[in-house]
Amino acid sequence: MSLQERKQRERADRARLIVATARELAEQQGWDAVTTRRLAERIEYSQPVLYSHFRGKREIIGAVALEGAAEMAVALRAATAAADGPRARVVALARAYLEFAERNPAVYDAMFQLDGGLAFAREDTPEPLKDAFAALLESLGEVAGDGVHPGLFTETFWAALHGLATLTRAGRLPPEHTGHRVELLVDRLAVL
Amino acid sequence: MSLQERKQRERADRARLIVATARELAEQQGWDAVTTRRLAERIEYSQPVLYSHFRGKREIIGAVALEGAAEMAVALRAATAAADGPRARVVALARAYLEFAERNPAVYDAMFQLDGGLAFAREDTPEPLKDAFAALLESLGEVAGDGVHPGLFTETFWAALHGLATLTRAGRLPPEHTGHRVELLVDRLAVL
DNA sequence: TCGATTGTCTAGCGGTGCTAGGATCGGGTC
DNA sequence: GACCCGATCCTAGCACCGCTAGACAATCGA
Repeated sequence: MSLQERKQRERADRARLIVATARELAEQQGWDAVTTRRLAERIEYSQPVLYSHFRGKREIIGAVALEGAAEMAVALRAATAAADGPRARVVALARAYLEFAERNPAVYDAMFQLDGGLAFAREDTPEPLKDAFAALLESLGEVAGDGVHPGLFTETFWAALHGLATLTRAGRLPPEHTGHRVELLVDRLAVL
Repeated sequence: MSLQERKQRERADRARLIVATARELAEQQGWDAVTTRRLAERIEYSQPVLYSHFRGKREIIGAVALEGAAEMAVALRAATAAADGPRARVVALARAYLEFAERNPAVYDAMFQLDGGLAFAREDTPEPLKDAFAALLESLGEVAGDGVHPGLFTETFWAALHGLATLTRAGRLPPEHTGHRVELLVDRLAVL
């Protein structure tokens, strides 16, 4: 059995290598540069090997998205844990979210801009995605205000952050006053 | 001279035909289906003709985006003009924005998601884009609140709407409670 | 009527995601 | 030790992409 286990382990290692390489390449040169040929060359296997692990490029993007969601959840919880009081927590959350988007643009795209074939906001949504939303909900639920559903408030706040993140990075919004926009968002949306 | 004028007019007509066809095809089957081959076939010319009008596919996307921006500005002003009072105006504006995004998803993508080679938030930004932002500013500036720069407030509000529009359409947000989210956004962000 | 200019097309380049089918290599069995 | 069989991997190729060089035809001015 040990032989089969070793082979399984090696296969899993190679799957992780593919995902890590795709992510690295995407962060370095953008997702357009992540072609199956280049990816295969970087992992030093031929193209068809990719398809023995993933159905296609979309599924590789999805795998990067899941990895990113798990990391984002950790980053958000770390940021809010270090903050005292509801307002400080929400500010820290918003800043951490935008910082994650800025520092990991390719991963952020995989999560929220590209088609990774993942289900969102449903029962069969993958756990890491649910958990990332839960991390938002933990800090935002407490400032939703009376009579406002915490989930709905979280969705709205998240959408606002997402809009800031994407429009800024796409050059649609000048980056200078991001801090002011975030403060405006927190002070107006959150009930403290 | 009349002959040259006729030729120029015919060229301009064909340019418009290309843009209109690209838009139509994108709305019908998505931007992925808008290939230069299919586009050329639909306008009943060969591919190189496209390149005598536009530098490439990106520039065609940009042309669709400009057309869309002009229409959006009209739609937003029409919606706000029919509303009485600041709150009703902002609600009407937000609804009109989201409705435009929902009814013209391909055009919306050309404007804000895809790369159309256009400059945003700069001096050399094309007039239709500036004007669409101005249409937002006209209704949002009056509810920015004391001490808050109208432009910055408009940017923030716009980002929130953009987040709602894109996340909802990409299936990241369930479409059921869009109305509630919009009201939450208006009631919290706008100073009435 | 002839040459030049303009307009358009055919054909092709290097790239893409993806896959069929053959080669190779290893372990298990006689 | 020889053989077979299954797993693993690669070569080669499909249809498509954006884009362009160069041939060809039509039209204009002289």
